[in-house]
Amino acid sequence: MEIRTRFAPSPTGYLHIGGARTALFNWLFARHHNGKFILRIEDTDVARSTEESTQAILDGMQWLGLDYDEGPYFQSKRFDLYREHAYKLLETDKAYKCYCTAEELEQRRKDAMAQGKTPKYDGRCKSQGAGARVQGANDKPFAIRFKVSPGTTLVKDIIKGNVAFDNNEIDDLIILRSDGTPTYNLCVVVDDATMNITHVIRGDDHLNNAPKQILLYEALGYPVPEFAHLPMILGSDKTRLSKRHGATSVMAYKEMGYLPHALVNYLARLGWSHGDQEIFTIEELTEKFSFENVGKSSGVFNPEKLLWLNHHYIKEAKTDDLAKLLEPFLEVKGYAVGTIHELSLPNIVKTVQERSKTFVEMADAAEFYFKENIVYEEKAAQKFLTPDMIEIFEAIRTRLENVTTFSHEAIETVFNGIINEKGMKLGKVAQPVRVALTGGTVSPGIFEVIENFGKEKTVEKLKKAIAFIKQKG
RNA sequence: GGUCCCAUCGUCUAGAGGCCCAGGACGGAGCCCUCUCAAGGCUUAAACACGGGUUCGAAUCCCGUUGGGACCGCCA
Repeated sequence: MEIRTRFAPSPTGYLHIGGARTALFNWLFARHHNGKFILRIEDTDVARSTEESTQAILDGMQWLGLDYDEGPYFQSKRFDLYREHAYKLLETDKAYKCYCTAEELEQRRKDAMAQGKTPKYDGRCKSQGAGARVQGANDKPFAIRFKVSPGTTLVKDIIKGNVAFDNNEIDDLIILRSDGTPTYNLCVVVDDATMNITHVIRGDDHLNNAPKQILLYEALGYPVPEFAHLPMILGSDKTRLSKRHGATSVMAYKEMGYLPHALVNYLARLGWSHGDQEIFTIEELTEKFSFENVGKSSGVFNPEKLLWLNHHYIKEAKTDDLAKLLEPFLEVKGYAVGTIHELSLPNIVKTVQERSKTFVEMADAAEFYFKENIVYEEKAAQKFLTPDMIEIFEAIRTRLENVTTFSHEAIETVFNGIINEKGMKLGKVAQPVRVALTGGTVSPGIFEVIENFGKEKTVEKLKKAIAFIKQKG
């Protein structure tokens, strides 16, 4: 039988970390089994669903590389189907009309809470006999409630094992609102059944919904799918991950300069493991993924480890690829790609990639290459741009000007010549030059910096530094 | 409050009764390398929540306690 999984977000916000991991696990499971992965937008709550959210979710999935084989399906376009199912349950006496208003229900819930009792629907509309009021063509507004019969319902969960629920604990749930729109539990069941979903993989915050849904499958005469309830992702304070724990939007990570694969790798390893392995390609992930190795306990989202992974993948990446990805981050800083043509971006990337954990950091680290007029950091200038350096800078400048092939080796030779003659340590020369060329005391290796700038720019910046020293004092 | 889930270093985890005075990774500390910052190398601190069983033997099985989480909507 073909494995079919689905990711079913509600479009009431962007794709967040938790949703992304649920999507990823669904995707991995489907890909591992050569099955199908389906995307379904659960927008039955017309009031809260937005098109922007749908688009944001689509963007997030695309960025992560979670491609789907079917969909996106929209529940809002399938209302007739849900209604048919609701009425079918009504006709077969597995559901009943409820004339209680939302206000009444709310009041009763409050009263129950006030008395310290568990809020629960009292079933009054069930007992008053459907027959009496079902007929009338001009019925008062009513919702349709599903009749939960006594007994126990067993959820056979791939991750959690067998979980038994006493049906007494389950309310007669509303499946069709008084305005005729269907509710979540009905829609999920109808969709998963009609879309032939074989494995329902979702967060374990849905575990409590599983028995209700199983009862619905049974009442509707549909086969019950397999369930796999994933443990939650928590914030650092071990509560449900939310905005106060930092960025939770997948696309925010794109903007912060993360590689999608770093996020995918991180998310996969949060809750799933394969021995001691930390680094996985997509191929390895799909090949090795299995629920056998998905843990039962919730996990804390650890931004530091994600950052480490991102750094890892940046270090491993090809400079050409990184250069392309870096461009937008340079543009944000005001360096239009067109204006930085004289320098080779891949060569620049090569010098900053191992010291950049994100593209934002990389853009910062590379910024000095593009600044027309560098401003020396005050402390750095004071310490390193001193009168005794004028002679050194002059020597470097003239010798550099005479170099025929402006290579790393040639530059190094120039420096070695000077420090040998003067009996200086390289550090004594390199730091002042670094300040002269980059404005600060932190940069890639000085020879690479000079090589990237090229003869002309290097000479120009040295001259500027000399002038600065002279003018200063 | 009720129902349900969960419990190994700060964090993610390995561990399917003896291989474990518990291994890896992130983060931390220290050292080495070094033109700065990184990167890299080496070293190091750090955990089986607690209490009872079962067993020759328990991180691993059972029960309880404690702690954490989720859900209890005409939201999804």
